[in-house]
Amino acid sequence: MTVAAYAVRMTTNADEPQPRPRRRAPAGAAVLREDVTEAIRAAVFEELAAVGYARMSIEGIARRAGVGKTAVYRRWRSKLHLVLDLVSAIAVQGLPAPDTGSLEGDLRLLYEVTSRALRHPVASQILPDLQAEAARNPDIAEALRKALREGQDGVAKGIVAAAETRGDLRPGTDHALALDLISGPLYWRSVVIRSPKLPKGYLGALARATAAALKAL
Amino acid sequence: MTVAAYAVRMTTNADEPQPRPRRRAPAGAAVLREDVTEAIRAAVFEELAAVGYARMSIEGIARRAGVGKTAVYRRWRSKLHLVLDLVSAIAVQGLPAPDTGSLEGDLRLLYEVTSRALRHPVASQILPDLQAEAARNPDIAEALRKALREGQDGVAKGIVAAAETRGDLRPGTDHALALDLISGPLYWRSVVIRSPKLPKGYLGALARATAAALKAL
DNA sequence: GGGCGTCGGAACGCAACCGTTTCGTCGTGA
DNA sequence: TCACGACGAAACGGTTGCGTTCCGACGCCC
Repeated sequence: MTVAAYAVRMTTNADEPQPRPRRRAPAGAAVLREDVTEAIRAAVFEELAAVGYARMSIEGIARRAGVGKTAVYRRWRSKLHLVLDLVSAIAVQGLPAPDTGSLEGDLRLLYEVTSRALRHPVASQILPDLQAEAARNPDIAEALRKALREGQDGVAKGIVAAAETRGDLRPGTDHALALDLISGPLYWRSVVIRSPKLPKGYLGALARATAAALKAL
Repeated sequence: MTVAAYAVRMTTNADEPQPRPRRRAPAGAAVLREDVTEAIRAAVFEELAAVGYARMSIEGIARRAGVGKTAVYRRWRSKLHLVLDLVSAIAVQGLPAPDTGSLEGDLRLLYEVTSRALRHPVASQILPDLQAEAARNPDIAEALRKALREGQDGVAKGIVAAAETRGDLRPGTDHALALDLISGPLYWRSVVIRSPKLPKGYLGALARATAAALKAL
């Protein structure tokens, strides 16, 4: 499941500080109930977006999920494990590599997907938060790095490689710099500047400019 | 005082969890003592880098600064006011606009300055943290936006304008997009990827590629 | 020279979480 | 049919920070 997918489901019940109506619904059996697990997962995303990793508490998660603390501790040993598990889960799903036949076309497609994911406030709230936390916690940093490598960065790498074999880029192109040029601007605009909406034609112009930059390497 | 300057001073005594030896040094007079104020300011930076805004506590700041909580509360009403004050103070000092006569040269100079500032771990730790917090707190967002406008973004804007009048860029250039192209990649590399060290020639190549991107707009 | 106000220190009551334990309930798989 | 174990709820003692209020010490400014 993608971040975006989580975000969509979340918008239905995010930001409810008060206790859920859910009343002691069904009780359990001798097996961890998947619906409870899922409720916790969703609650973590909501909580993460609402208060951030540092302020997030197990009690708060359980409260929001409408479950007992025990249900959480039965599954994860700590807040850290919980978040690492979620981030890793997101990292698993690889994005399909675009193949339009041209560098600019590939970039355009990548930007389309990326900007759609970043458009969800939840994603763009959680991302910088985990990113800041990563500066202090190597485990989070590693998980995030992995997620990035298998997502945005992986796709970008594929695009560069394809363009290189195609002859659109010089063979000696600095790949690391290329990835920075590709991923930087949209992240800056969406997450740092936090521009609410990208103007019409922005992604196209961005793709064109970036392609030009890469060819100048 | 710049972030970098703070960073330098900080490296001397950051990450000392234990109580300072400082023993009930001099007592005060009927005036706020500037050295105490400065000690608090420095402590806030250290604390911000060490634990982040969310986890930062007034008690922790006072402890680190070797002062009483009262000294802090006497100056600022809350953690938020304290941080806003600091961010604003940084925002005040404008960077000088580069003027090398060429777009690429100007960019190169800007990157030199920016990367030097971001090289300090303290700055690159504090930045994403405040940035994440800004997503939740409009006041912080505003302060950060202002600091950015008077810093990196302001300089970039000047560079674009100069290039435009010089004829290096087309008159109709999308300024917002131009700023994203200029600022995004280095931020991505330094703060998101957290690359410890930029390889030789990186900034030059980045400036060249970015200039090419801008000219393609 | 004296008073005002800051200094660090300590304590206040309050609140939130921590991680664990105990409890009665209850559904499911053997 | 029935025991196992997950369920929500509540409470445990401990820690941390909140924001405020005292306190005695001290020294700058009038």
